[in-house]
Amino acid sequence: MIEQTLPAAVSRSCCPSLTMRPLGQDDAVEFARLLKAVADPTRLRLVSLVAANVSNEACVCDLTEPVGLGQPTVSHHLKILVDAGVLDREKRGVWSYYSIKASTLEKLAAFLSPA
Amino acid sequence: MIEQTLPAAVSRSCCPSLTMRPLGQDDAVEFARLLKAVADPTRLRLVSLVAANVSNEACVCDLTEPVGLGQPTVSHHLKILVDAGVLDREKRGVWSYYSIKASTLEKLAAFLSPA
DNA sequence: ACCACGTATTGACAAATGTCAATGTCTTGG
DNA sequence: CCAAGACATTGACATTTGTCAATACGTGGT
Repeated sequence: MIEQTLPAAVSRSCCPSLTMRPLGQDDAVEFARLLKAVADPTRLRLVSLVAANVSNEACVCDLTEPVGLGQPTVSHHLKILVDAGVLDREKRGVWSYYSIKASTLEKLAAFLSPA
Repeated sequence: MIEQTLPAAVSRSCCPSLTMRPLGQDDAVEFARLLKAVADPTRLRLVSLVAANVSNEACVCDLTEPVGLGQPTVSHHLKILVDAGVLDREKRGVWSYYSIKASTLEKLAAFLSPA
């Protein structure tokens, strides 16, 4: 049986779009989680600060002062961003270096783009 | 005095980008509000349902059943989307017709796009 | 004028969220 | 091995958020 129908979830999950395709419940939940991770002024500034740094990475100590929040709070926000796939974390020695995960932002931008 | 320097706020607010430019506090707050409006599974599905309808508009009565929530709750979500500029509302008779405001989604997608 | 119906608003409440203080974990230097 | 430093985790608390029930508002038909 070579002609096998694909599971419905596969075709539904293919390049989901907010306005160009009917959005399934699963995709809605997934993208809502991703959007929630970015839907905070502090986290937006953290992402921007990471992107603005030379070599496109930053440690927590670089970020605490610019956003004016305590270290635990900044770590908490960074964890949310890493869990959502917006940032990558790499531990080198004592420091944790955070960098932008461009593919996730691309996915998000493509999802929202109405064109 | 023809050569007039533009207010700093103007140049900072020009085509803000999450990863390509340092993000000011005001832009961070503004985009966080916009993202919050979309960062909910129900509201994502509402936007998708509106976009999927013929003539690209829908009234509340079209939306309550698909999302499985009460009419006041759906109205509440739609208000949030309208306030954020994601949807437009047009009252015709007894019905309120909601439609996609593409320019806002474009702005969001451009803001998030890392390219 | 009244009634029916579609929508919006209000009030209430449980759940989630953002922040901090305190503490825990792990790596490096001496 | 110990101390210091960088980061993560936990617990607590006020604020915000998503939902519903009840009610108010506005329009069209009879």
